[in-house]
Amino acid sequence: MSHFAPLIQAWYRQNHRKLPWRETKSAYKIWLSEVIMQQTRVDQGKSYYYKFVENFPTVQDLANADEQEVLRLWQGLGYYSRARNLHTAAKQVVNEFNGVFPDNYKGIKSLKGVGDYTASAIASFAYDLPHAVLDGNAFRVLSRFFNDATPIDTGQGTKVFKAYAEEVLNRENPAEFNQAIMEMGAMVCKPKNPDCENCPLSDSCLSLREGDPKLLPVKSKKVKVTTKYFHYLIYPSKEIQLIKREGKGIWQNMYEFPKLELEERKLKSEVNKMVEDKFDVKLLKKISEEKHILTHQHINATFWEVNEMLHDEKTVKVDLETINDLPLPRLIERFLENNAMLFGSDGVK
DNA sequence: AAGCCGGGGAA
DNA sequence: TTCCCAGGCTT
Repeated sequence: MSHFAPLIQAWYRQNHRKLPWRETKSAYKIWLSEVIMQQTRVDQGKSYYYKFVENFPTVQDLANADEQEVLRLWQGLGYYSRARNLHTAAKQVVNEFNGVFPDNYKGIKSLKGVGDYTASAIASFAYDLPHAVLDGNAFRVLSRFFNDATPIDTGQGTKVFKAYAEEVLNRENPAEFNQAIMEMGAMVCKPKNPDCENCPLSDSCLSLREGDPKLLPVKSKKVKVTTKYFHYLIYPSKEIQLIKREGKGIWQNMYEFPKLELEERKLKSEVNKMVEDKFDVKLLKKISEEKHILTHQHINATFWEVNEMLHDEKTVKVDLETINDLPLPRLIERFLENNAMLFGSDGVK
């Protein structure tokens, strides 16, 4: 096992994908890429990396932007707290670090939205500091290599696997080592069908010898999924009424149609009664119904045409042009794509 | 420690 | 369907 690092690094030099953020030593750009890639596949995040580097060439540019502009660029990527925290962190760099991106682990990790993984990644990739990354890939590679069934989503798991990671880390070249363990996990030591025949560690992998790689890593928690029923209210007009989501839940600070949110499915007559009580408008007809599936929420969305504009003072009215400046959940973005005719001149369909 | 937060691709 | 992706914050 003392050959862990040289084996995966030799493999990495021969087999790695060419990715834009691997071509730079800019801590700022590496930070952007790492936050964008949190819980996100490379194919999904790559175009967002290009967009952010293009729109915000420097951390000052990002700090000076409006949060709404940042969220709009993030639209469709999900986990929007990452975008809000990214913006906060840029302002931290400007205000607390004199506009210079911090160059040590502690300073990096003090930035909003930067945890142990991201701080270790930036410290090693940008500054060649010896911090081992522990992401989903590293958890998988290490749990299999050491044949360790400690649940990774517990305090004990974090402790155990961080120790493994630090043990095998190549302190002479932490940057390449960290890239290598993650790339190996993504390309070879895959979740479902690990390609053990082509694995550089197959000779010394304990789970391959004594156990079953496919059974690792172990997770203890189960995802709890809740179902919700959203009833969106739409008055066809070239003035589109939207509301900014505030408070806690999902899509914070993003825009959607005014809506009634219910815990269970209701008949139209019941929905209509509640809508009349709350908004003082009537449901005319159902425009469409969509299922929006998220990791922890199944949203049943019904889009209703109503008989008049809502009187709610918290709504904003925008046309089809300016709506392009507002951050929208994918559910709303998709509805607008399919129903733009509702909001043409005079609301003519 | 447990709960919460998106969206999409792969098997 | 189920799993998981270059995780982190709040409670």
